[in-house]
Amino acid sequence: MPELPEVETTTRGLSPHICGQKILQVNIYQPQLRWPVPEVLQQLEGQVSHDIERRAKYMLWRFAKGTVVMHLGMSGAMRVVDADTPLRKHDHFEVVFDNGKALRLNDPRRFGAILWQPKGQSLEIIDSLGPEPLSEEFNGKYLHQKLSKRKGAIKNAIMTNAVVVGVGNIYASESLFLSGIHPKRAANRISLKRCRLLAFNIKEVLAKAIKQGGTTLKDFTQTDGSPGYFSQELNVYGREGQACNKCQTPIKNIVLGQRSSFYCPRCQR
DNA sequence: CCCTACTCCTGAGTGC
DNA sequence: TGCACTCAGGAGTAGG
Repeated sequence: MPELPEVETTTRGLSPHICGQKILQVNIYQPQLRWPVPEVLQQLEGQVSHDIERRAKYMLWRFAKGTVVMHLGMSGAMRVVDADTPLRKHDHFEVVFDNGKALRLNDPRRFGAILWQPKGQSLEIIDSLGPEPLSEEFNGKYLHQKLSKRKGAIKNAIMTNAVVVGVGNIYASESLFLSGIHPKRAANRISLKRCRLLAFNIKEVLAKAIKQGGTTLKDFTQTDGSPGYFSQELNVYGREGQACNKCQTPIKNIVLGQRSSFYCPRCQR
C-alpha cells in the first residue's frame, strides 16, 4: 500500500514495459473505484503510449490525446502480465498491448483511481498539489513559511498535500522521529532551524526508501512481484511498546487525524 | 484559509 | 469454524 516511494518504484518498474507500446484493448471490469473509471479510455485503443511520470502519488501516463491519471489508493497494485494470464480477484482495470502483455490494476479496497485528462485540459486534483518533497523548492525556509499559519499538529500538516505531497502515515512518523519533533507539536511553533532539519529528514527517509524499493508491510510488491526492503529500517512505525532505537524508552502510539502516530516520548519534543 | 470528522471499500487479525 | 468487531499505508469533501 503505497506511499510515495512505492509509487515511484511502481512507475519506474512499469515504464519499460508500457511506454512505446501500442494498445490493443482497454478493459474496465469494475468502474466503481474512488471515482467512476471513464469509458472514454476506450479511445486509447490503437494509440501508442509516450512516457509515464510520477507526481505526488499519482502516475501520469501520457498519450498524444491526453494523460491517464492513476492512483493506487490504499491497496492498489499495478502489474504487467502475459495477456492470457487468468484475472485475479479485484483486477478492475486492464490495458492490453499488441506485444501480448497486459497492464492490470488490482485494488481490493477500491480507493484507487483511473482518470482521463484530455490534452490541453487541467485537473484540479493535480493542479492543487504542493511541491514534491525531493525538489529544491521544498526546503526548510519554504516549510517554515508554509507552517506559519497552521496551529494544528505538525504530523497532520506534513501529511497535507497542499504543504508537501507524498508524505504518508509511515514516513510522517519516521521523519518526525529523525528530527526529534513531537507529532502533536503545533506546526507554527517549530523554529526555522528545526524546519530545515525536518525538510532534510523527509527527503532522506523518502530517498532511502525509494532506493530500497519501498516499504513492505503487508502485500506491497514491486511490479515484478519482489518485495521492498525498507520495512527493517523503520524506527517507530508499528513499534508501539518496543524500545526506542536511540534511548530505549518504549515507543508510544497516539491517534492524530484518525491515523496511528508512533513516536518516542523522550526523543521527540 | 484552516481544521476536524466522515467517507469510500475489502480483508486480515483478534477475541469469544 | 464462525461471528462480531477493530484496524489498515489515502485523501477528497462538507461543515464549523
